[in-house]
Amino acid sequence: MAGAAVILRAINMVKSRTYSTFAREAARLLGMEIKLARKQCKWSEGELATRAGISRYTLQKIEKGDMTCAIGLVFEAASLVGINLFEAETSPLHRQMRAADNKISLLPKSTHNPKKAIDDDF
Amino acid sequence: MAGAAVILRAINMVKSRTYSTFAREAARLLGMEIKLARKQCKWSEGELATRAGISRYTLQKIEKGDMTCAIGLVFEAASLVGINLFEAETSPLHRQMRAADNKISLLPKSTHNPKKAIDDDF
DNA sequence: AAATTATGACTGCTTGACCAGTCATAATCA
DNA sequence: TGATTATGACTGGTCAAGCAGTCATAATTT
Repeated sequence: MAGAAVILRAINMVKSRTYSTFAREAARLLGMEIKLARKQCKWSEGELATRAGISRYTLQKIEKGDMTCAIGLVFEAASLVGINLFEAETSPLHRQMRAADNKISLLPKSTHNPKKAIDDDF
Repeated sequence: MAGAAVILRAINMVKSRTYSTFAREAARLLGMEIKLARKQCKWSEGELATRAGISRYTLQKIEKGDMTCAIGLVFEAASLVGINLFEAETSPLHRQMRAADNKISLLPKSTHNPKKAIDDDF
């Protein structure tokens, strides 16, 4: 029943998940970037959607920065239009990863062991 | 019926979505980074999950790099442990965004205009 | 001008994501 | 040592993500 959902939403009776502005901004930025890169590829929404194996509807949500989209679909679309998120050496995430890798052996294996040094796996 | 799904999956009768290795790697890296940053915060899975307003089960999927997780939940968890994805000035995505914002008005509104000059930035 | 294409917005249906909860095991603390 | 805590893995139920499809409008092409 979509009708009930519409009514409930209209009178704010549904618990809508809250997100930090940071997370929301990140998704929005990523969506905008995908849309822009797609246009530079001179692909229509339908074309990129087909290549990504998703529906046009879902791609529209992705480009809008909708928080409910599956991360796999978002990253797949981003990858198809040539956006490199984390693979570049200059990517902050990658840098953090490498830096963290060096430090991880110094961290306690569990969260409530302040002193013992254990090499974490991964 | 989980049983039928198990059988179907066992004989490869279900269409499982395919992802590019790039997209998969990106999700896996992000998950690892979240897990690592969480440990640095000395938070248990349950603690971060509660803060993010998600279940422990979902957080486990996120940290594994599961492609089906909602991007909003992933970004929220990342934000809580202090991972800055795109906000940093040094982030490639952010740089591209700003450059793109300036030129978006110069781009053809639709994709099927072959001759109009498109400044390839980036 | 008309014809084609792209985009935005929506709708019902099906499938699976997410949740709450459990259990076993491992790790850490007292 | 035993008690506590963290993690990994799973399960049934619920509800919404994603899909296919439609329509109107805008943009582009001819």
